[in-house]
Amino acid sequence: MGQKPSITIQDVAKAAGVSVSTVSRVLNDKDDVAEATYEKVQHTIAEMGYTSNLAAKSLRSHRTNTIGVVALDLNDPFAIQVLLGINRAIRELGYDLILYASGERKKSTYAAWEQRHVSQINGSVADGVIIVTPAAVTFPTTFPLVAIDPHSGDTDYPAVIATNREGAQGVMEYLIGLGHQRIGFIAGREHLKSAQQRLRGYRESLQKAKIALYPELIRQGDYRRETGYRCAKELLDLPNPPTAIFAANDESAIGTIEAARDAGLRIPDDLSVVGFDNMPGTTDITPALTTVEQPMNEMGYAATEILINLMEGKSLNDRAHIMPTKLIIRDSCRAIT
Amino acid sequence: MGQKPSITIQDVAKAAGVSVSTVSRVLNDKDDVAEATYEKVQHTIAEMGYTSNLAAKSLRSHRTNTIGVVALDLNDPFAIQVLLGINRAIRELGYDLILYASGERKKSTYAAWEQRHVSQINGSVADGVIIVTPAAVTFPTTFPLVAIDPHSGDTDYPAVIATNREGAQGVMEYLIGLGHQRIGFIAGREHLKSAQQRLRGYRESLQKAKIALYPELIRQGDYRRETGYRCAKELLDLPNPPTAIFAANDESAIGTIEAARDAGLRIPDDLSVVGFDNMPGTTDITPALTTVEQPMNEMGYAATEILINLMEGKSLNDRAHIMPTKLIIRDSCRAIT
DNA sequence: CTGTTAGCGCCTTCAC
DNA sequence: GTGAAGGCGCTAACAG
Repeated sequence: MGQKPSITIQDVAKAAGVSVSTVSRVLNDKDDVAEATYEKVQHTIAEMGYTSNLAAKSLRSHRTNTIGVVALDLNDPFAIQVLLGINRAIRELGYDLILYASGERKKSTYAAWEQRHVSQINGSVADGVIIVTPAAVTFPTTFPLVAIDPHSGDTDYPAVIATNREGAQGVMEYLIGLGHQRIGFIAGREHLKSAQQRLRGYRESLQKAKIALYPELIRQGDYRRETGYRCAKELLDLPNPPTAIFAANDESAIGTIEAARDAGLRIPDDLSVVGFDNMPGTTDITPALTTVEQPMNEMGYAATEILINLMEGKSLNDRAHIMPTKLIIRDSCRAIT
Repeated sequence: MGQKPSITIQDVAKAAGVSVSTVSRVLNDKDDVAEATYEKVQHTIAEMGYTSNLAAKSLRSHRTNTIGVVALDLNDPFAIQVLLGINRAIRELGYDLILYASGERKKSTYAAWEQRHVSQINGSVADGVIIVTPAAVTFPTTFPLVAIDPHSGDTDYPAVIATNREGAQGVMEYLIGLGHQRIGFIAGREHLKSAQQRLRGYRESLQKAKIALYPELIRQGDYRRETGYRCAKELLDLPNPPTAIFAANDESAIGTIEAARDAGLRIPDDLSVVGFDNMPGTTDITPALTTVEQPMNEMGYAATEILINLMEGKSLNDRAHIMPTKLIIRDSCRAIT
């Protein structure tokens, strides 16, 4: 690491002929600095191209003005969308954003990785963290933390989540209204509350419509496209395949469409498909995907707001912040004739 | 910020009945620690749920084992793809990733924002940084830095870039071979080398084919979809509109397709469209987009490798790392009859 | 093998 | 209004 030592506050002080404390004062916009000194220091700072050392600063001041985000897998479009919402929020609210990713490969160590990073970030380079679709149930930190699309179970952090169950029910009513009786379901990441609630919506709607639930029509996916493909294939290979497939998210739905295509089926003529999330791009695919809109961007935004409130010591009304979903009907479904 | 003070290395030391240096040793896996002490310390660490303070650590050790990425606008799919490549690299090479984004709104301050963050990150929370499509020409840092898709002009940092000119030429030869003579061009972000090289390829191919270059057929875009839409609209409103439009990237091409559709034109029957980048999703749109593949993921990977070499003090062979492009012919073009 | 001693760069009382 | 001194949590010599 043979870099030239970067220039410090000391160098600036010397060059400006003042003490480090004075430089620090102008750096932090303290009021009790003489106009003239302020100008002079400001000038030398610019001249020398000085920027303060983030590490030293936060070590001392215990405040960084940046919020952390930990997202295990950036490969996930959901995470990306949420990130864009967070990005929008910090911009408006005057914070910086620091994202940690490391893409642990082994599923078994996901939770440990998350925990390590959350506590590492907190109190050092960020004042609080947002964690996207966490694998861990609990986090060893005394700092503000909010989850987006949380883990199921008895978590101890506030969370932002959509009305997944209701969204799924909307889909099922629509499909059933179209005359479908054999409806396949590709479930999402097993331990996420969202996935469980969507499955629950599927089940309850079936029951409500007095349609028998066939376990073989439910496949365990994980929100990823490849898995969606595999699950759909299994479903379509069934002796008595479904006439419609409800995939727990758009990625899985796209995998489903690919599988159907590879099996020589036309959509929606031979098979109806519904997704969940309303990812950008789902309009562009052929046929345009019927799906459930989940306000991912807004979820990121809301989480940021909540986190900032927490950081400022305010307490929140509810542990869970619920965001609405909405059925978006496009061209991937068709009535049974 | 009324958090409980987080537990420090001192607390651990006291609890384990050793000195802080010993704790530090086991933390950093130094070899000269007695088996028994190691165990004991490790145990109390786990028990107390201690994690080291990142800021303090890097302040002292001048080494963070993480690489920084600054990307101004996460809204850019190119940046996202690159990020995925970087993510893959750090995973394999054993580094962590820290992304800075802040989405400055005013174009005029882009460069300043980038510069501020680059120098703030470097030497404090990261050992080097990758900057994606920089707006700044120069950076005030003595730390390793590499750019992806750099700014044009006399930059002083190493860069990873694709064969943009050749890629554009490939498109033009294809289009001309199809019989097109009036070919519109929607240019990319003005100051990026990539944009300039693509434009250059467009020009040179025209010249080589002895086709006159009409300035009104060239529009200044900026790689964004909305701008692509607007430019395409202008092109199509021309008294003598082009029969084909070559957009400098896929986003612009999608904007173009939307504009054509809104103008009641069918693609490829009434208008041929070509993009650049081969973004995921361009297969799914209708018609599937003919485009140029740019190995974005690999570019991110390569930049990471280069950066790590730099961090380890190795010198590189070339300032520019060139990545190949490849024409991908799909369904958005048609021969003139 | 382990403890003691210096700081890393910065901010913050406290004097002047 | 400004400087001097102490310490944030940690690592890296240096002794023992």
